[in-house]
Amino acid sequence: MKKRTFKDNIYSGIAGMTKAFSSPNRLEIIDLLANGEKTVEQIAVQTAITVANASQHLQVLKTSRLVKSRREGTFIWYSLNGVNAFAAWKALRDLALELEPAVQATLRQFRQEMGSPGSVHYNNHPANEQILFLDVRPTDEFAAGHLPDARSIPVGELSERLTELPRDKTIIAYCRGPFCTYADEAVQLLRANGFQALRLEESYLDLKIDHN
Amino acid sequence: MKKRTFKDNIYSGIAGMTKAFSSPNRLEIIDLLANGEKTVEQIAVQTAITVANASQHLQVLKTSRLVKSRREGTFIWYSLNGVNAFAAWKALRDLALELEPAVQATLRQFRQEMGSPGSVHYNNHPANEQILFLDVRPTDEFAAGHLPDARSIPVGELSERLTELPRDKTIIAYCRGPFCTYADEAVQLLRANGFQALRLEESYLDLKIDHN
DNA sequence: CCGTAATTAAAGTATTTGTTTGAATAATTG
DNA sequence: CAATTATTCAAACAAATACTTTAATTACGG
Repeated sequence: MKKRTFKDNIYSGIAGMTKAFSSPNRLEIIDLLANGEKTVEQIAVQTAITVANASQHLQVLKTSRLVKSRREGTFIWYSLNGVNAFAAWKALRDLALELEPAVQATLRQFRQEMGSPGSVHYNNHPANEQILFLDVRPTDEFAAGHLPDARSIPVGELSERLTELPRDKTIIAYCRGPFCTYADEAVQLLRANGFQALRLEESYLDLKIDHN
Repeated sequence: MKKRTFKDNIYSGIAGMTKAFSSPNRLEIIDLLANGEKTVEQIAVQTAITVANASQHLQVLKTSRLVKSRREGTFIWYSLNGVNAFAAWKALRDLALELEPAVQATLRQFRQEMGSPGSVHYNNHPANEQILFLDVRPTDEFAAGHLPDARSIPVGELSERLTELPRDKTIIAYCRGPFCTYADEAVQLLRANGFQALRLEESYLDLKIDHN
């Protein structure tokens, strides 16, 4: 094999895999699946596309091996194929957050419109008994992995379950990642009800991959 | 801003940046620039494309902020724009090496045809005085950063400079990364001349990014 | 003003991409 | 086995891009 052929083959192969990452809908699906397996319809609902379209995108992701699937009855459950797939998504995400002004601006503006709740990074949160980590993702995602000592209340149930939460602690809510709005909604609701609440910048997955 | 608008904007923004990564030629340019700044003509020669074509790809990379440039006289020197750009490339590269059989097979086959020199990972190299790390990249890339205690002999000069190398040590050659052939060529040459020689799997950049 | 380095506009060619529609498949249930 | 549910798939459509080359142009230095 010639040196040039070798390089052409290698870089073409990687570029082929990279193409699976370069569609907005597919990125949203990857971001979603990182938090736990989902059926096609769940994916379609969450990303606001049709089931058929979601299925098409999932075939692309499956062909490039970024996701895998298993059948259970009439359902097919999709999930990310390994931690490296999440690592690549995270690298691209963080790169865009660093270098792409449009992405930065959109995030800043949205947070501001949500009332700019204020946020903490995990690495410098006050490590005492005055705080409570609240996981506001669906319970199955919590079950698939969560922060140590976090409590689980899905954002949809939060308004009816406020009595479960302590009023003498600062509640630090987290969800799927920087583009998930659940934590913002939770903090907004908690503050409206007199709680001390903040958003955690990192998701469980971000922390897991950093501190491996 | 509606939740859906927010997500659409965010994922579109990231996908836009990701598209810069999804061309074989651009990936090769990124891989090259990671090791140090280069002029347009150097890039064109190394990647075996025309200067005009290289320039076109560089504009794409510059627009998406993956590379930056500075002028020096009539030359324009391009380089990667920050360590996160390299981190994203590395993540995509490692993902393909893990999941894409075509990439794995091409690499395996090429190494085999080069005489399958044998290789070591940095993390389990014998840490004693019986080894010598040899950086076979161009001197300017060595100057931009290299392994501690590594010696620099560009692969093109190696055959004339064999007398500089000790015969009582195992020589561990490294270059730009897994798809760079310089180290393979160096090991081949060294072995043909009776030296003990191995290829280091990691590049300087891989080790630099891992260990902090 | 000439030479070198690089960019750019334009043109051409080819390919691809995302989505929808409607039919088909696959497993479960009654 | 028929009906139901979840999903896939083939086909088609409509845009949109992507890559490369050519030739003219800009930018700088001497």
